[in-house]
Amino acid sequence: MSLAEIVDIRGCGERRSLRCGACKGLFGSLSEDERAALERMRRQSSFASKELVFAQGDAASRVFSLSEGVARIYKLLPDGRRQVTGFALAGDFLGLTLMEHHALTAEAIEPTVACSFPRAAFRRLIDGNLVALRRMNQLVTQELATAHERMMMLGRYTAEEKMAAFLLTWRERQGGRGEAADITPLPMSRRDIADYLGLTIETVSRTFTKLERAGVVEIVAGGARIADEARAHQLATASTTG
Amino acid sequence: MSLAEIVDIRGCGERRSLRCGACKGLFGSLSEDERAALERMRRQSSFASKELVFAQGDAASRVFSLSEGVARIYKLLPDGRRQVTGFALAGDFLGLTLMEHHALTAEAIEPTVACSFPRAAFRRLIDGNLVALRRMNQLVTQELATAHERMMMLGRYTAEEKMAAFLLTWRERQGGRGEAADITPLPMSRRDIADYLGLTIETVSRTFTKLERAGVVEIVAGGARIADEARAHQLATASTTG
DNA sequence: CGCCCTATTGACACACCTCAAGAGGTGTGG
DNA sequence: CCACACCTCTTGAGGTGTGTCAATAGGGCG
Repeated sequence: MSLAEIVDIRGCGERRSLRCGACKGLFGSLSEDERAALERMRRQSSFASKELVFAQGDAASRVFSLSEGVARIYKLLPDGRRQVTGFALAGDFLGLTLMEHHALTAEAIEPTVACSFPRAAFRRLIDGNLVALRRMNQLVTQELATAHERMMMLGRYTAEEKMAAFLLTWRERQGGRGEAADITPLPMSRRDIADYLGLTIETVSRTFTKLERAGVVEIVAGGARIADEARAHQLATASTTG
Repeated sequence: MSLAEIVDIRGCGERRSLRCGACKGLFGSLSEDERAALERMRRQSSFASKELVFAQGDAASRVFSLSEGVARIYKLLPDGRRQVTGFALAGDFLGLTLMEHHALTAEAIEPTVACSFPRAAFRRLIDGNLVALRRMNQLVTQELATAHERMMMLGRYTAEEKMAAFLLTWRERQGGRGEAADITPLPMSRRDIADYLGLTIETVSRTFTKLERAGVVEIVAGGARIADEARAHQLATASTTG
C-alpha cells in the first residue's frame, strides 16, 4: 500500500491528472476492473539522458507514456543518416505501433520518467472501449496532420523557415514550461535539431546566428527567446511578405 | 430501383467488394439500419483529370472513398510552393479530418470516381461501432508509419534514392494494375513527382535519365519498368553497398 | 495541321554541405 | 580545487548537389 503510493506519486497514479494527461484521457472511461488490471501491469521506469527507451527493430512488447522529461524519436539508415520524426513530452505515448517490432527509436534527452504497459494488453483494453478508442483515434489523426506539416517543412521550406517553424511549434508545445520569463528551453542538441529539420549542425548553427543578427530570436545557453514574433511567424508560415 | 443498380455498379454498392475495399472493411460491421442510412446519404461523383475533389480551407462537409482513378493530395504555400503528401488510389479515403476545414487539397489526376458521405454522419457511425473504429484506427496508424518513412525520404535521401524509393513504393501500391507486362503506369506528372519528393521537375527528369543510363529503370511513355530490382531496392533503402 | 502543355537537356548559380579549426562549457579524477 | 579530457557549438573556406533560367523537343487534342 505504501509502496504503491510512492510509485503513484511519481507516475501515472496520484498525479496522473497533472502530468499524464494522455493516460487520463484514455483510461478515464475504463471500468474499475479494467483500471485495476492496468494498474497491476503498469511499470514505471526512469531514463537518464541519452538512455534508450526502445530501439528500431526491438520487439514492441510495451507501450510507454511519458510523465516527465523529453525524448527524441528517430529512424536510422544503415549508413548512419538519421531522421528525427519528433520529440515526445510529458503526456505523449511512445511505441504505439501495430507491428510486432518498433520502426522507430526512442531515446531520452533529459532525465525522463515513463509508465509502461504490455502492448498486447494495452491494445486489448483500448480496442474494447469506444471512448478510449475514439480518443486514440483523435490522437493518431492529429499526429498525422502534423506529419503532413512536417512533410511540407522538410520538402519545401528553406533552412531559415525550418528553424523559425521549429522554434515556434516547439515553444507552443512546451507551453510555458520555460523557467525565465519568455525563454523557451531547447533541451535537444544542434544535431537533434538538424536531424529533425533535414539539415546539418553547421547550417543549424549558422541559421541561429543569422536569425539572431536579424533580431528575430535571441539564443541563450540551453534555450531561445523569440524577439520578433511577427517576423518569426512570417518565416514559419513561409509568407512571402517581408 | 434500376437507377440505384446503375449507380451501384459503378460505385460502392454492387462492386464494393471489388473496388471499394475501404468501404467494405469499415461498413461490414454496421447494422442493417446503419448501412441503409449510409446508403441513403451516399452520393457518387465523377471527377475529370485535374478536377478538384476538395481544397485546402474548404469546409470539410463530406468524406470521400475513391472507387476508381488516382488523386493527388497536397498542401500549398502562399507563394505557390507545393508539397504533395500522397497519391490516393481506389480504396483510399479522402477528407478524414477532425477539423472543420480541410488542411489538404485533393485533385483527380485521371478520370476518377468516388462515393461520398456527410462527414458528421460518417463520423458518428464509425465512432459508434467498435469494429469500424478499430479498422479506422488501423488505417490511420498505418498512414502515420508511412508518413514517418516519407520524412526520412524528404529529409535524408538523395534525389536518386528518393526516385528509386518512389518508383518501388508506387509500383507496390498499384499492385499489378499495370497494363503491359511489368510496366508500372505513372499517371502523375513530373511536377507531381517533384512536389512529392521535395525536388524540382528538372531534377526529377535528370534523375530519371541518370537511372535509365545506369540500367536501373526503363522510362516509357506514361510509365516505368524496374530493370535492375536489386540496385533499385538498394537505392530505395539507402543501403551503402554498391 | 497547329497550338499548347509537358518533358528533356544545357549552362550557370546558389543554398546548403563538407572539411577543418578553434572556442566554450562541463564533468571527472587527482 | 585545479587541470585535463571530452564534447558541443560556432565560424570559416571551399565544394557540390540541386535549383534556376532558358531553349528545344515531344505528344495530345481540337
